[in-house]
Amino acid sequence: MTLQRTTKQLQAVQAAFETAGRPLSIEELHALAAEQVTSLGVRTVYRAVRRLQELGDVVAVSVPGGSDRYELATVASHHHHHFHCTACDRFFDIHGCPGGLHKLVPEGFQLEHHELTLSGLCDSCA
Amino acid sequence: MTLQRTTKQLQAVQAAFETAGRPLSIEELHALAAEQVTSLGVRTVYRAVRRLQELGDVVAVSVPGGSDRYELATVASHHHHHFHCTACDRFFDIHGCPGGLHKLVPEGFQLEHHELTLSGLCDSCA
DNA sequence: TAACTAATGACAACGAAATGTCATTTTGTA
DNA sequence: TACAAAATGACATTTCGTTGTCATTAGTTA
Repeated sequence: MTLQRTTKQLQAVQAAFETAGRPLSIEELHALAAEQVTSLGVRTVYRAVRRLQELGDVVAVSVPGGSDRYELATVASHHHHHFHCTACDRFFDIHGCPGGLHKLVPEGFQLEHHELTLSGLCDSCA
Repeated sequence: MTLQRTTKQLQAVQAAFETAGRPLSIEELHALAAEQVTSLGVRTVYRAVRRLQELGDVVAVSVPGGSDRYELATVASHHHHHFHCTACDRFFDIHGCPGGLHKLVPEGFQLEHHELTLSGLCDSCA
């Protein structure tokens, strides 16, 4: 597992991340990458994502009430949030942050992270 | 299913909500209510929560990367958010809201709801 | 108190997401 | 080009949260 080989499948998954430009689920990755590599197995998508995570290229995003999404580490390194379209179930990147969250934290609590998820309809569904 | 009977089990679950004052998982409800009613089955907790939901007393809360939590409808009716302690995995209510989220929404998107989850250490774990 | 039946709780079973397995394919190297 | 092994993909299996089932228990009413 130390060595890595460049396969069509891995490249297709990488390309899906690049072209989508938004957090993707395994299912979405499978559908997108399958356009490049027919007969792509879901198992392979899981492995590709795992490998990209170990390489530090991709990070997981936990979302409320749904399976994990994955996004490029370059995107994730910039602090941002997400918009969830309730119609098509896709997630989009939101740039910016309301800020001033320290004021909301109760006495004695230590704030480390925060996660904001806007929801509604995306431009395609609106 | 139309009629309802007042049972120790249902009352214990209700009491758990009242005394906890924070969103609870099924597991937490089970543990808390079991202090009142020994040999309480998890199945019964699921049914009690379901019934309280149908009565409009309790609502479900989806959280990132975890099973649902439940909280009193009286609490949920006031707009609020949550703090997640990464050490004890408990959720707490946060009163207040950063606001100004409309400015973050991309052109053409329709904002309907939002959900903010602060995370870090609670006062007990800090 | 007796009787009716809702409610309980132990167990099985489900659905979804994720992982294990392994024969086969494919990549990189000699 | 041929070989060794990494990678694939089909399938089985696990895990977790939740629900179905049903004999038994325990509220409620007469």
